[in-house]
Amino acid sequence: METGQRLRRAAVSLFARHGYAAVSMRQIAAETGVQVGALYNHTTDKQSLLFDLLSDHMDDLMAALDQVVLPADPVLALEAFTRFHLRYHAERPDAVFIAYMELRNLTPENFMQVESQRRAYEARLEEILRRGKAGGVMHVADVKLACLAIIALLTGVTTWFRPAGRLSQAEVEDIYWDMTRRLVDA
Amino acid sequence: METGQRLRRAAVSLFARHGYAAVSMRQIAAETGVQVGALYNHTTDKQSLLFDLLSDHMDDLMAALDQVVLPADPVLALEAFTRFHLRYHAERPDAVFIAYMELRNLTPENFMQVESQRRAYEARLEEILRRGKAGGVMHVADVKLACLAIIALLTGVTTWFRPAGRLSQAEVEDIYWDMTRRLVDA
DNA sequence: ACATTAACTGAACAGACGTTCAGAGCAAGA
DNA sequence: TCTTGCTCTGAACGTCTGTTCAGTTAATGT
Repeated sequence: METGQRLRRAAVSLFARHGYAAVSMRQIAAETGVQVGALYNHTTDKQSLLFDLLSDHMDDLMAALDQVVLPADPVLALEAFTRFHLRYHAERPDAVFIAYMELRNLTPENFMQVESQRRAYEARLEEILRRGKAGGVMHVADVKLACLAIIALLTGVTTWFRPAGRLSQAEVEDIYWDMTRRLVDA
Repeated sequence: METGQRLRRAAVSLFARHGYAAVSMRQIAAETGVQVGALYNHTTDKQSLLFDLLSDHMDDLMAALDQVVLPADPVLALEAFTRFHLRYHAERPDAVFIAYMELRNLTPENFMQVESQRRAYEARLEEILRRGKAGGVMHVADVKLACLAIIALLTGVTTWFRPAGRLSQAEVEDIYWDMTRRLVDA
């Protein structure tokens, strides 16, 4: 595998486990199987390495969501969104973890960029909730709050879910969709 | 104010803003209004400073919950728990933030201790859900998952809530209790 | 008035940090 | 065969890290 890719993989894994600030470029180099200096052929510095990981993650997430056809019916659209979110996040727990934990280690400009990508993603969910409320098929006291609540609810899964655990991914998905549905049931 | 207390306050504030690993003892000293060496009159080292903050936070949280009289009726008990959780966490956003974010920076033994304190707290919620399910007054597909979902839902509030924001604390509390109730409505 | 104690300063320690760079190694193109 | 262009190593840079400690300061108890 090419060094640039190994570098990113190593960084994602180490950042997720110990945090951006706690991981040194030397550790990343060791995990990549290369000397420190060589890393700088593939990234300009540590900060932009983090930024690229987060920004690319948000791009990928958004692109993947765009591939999902959301039904016109708001409740069905919410189900599609919920299942997509759970599935996508379950497949890359490390990247997700970093994307939510390491925002504060970005420089202000980099933070603003990633933050706006995150808001664009949440806007998709908000739109579904808004339509569900307007159509009277959902009970949503406050669209913004419901959106944040659902995101927090769903994303929390990544902190404890293990494929070898008590419940399979499909079971978790079903139970979480059930809870999400109830949250906004008319 | 006594130095030991100023030290803890400074550490909580700085750890919440930048993360444990990103904050140096010199920064903490500056914020405390003292030279670096003086910190070591009040803590043995950086790691136990973090551990004490987290462990004491969990102790305080548990002690505060113990003061709340939880009604016998599971739904009323859930409401009491929900409102308590939201209120307690809204009052100390920094400490809460650290307690959830800096767990991975604890040594294994310290982590296990804090983790068990956290589980003890969650066990209170689980017990309420179990009783609600057994009594048929709640719909709970999986007690453990519902517990984790509710905790994630409620704790997520601290990441965005600002007293000067669009909604007052009481309004947020009401809306979140409404969503929590719906989540487990029979 | 003196002794004791605790808290603080300021400097020092060894090691780790992010980053740079001269030179080695090697593959591709002329 | 020689040159060009990457990618790598290995060492070095200045700075910052957590922690220690001799010595100053000030308050307390006798």
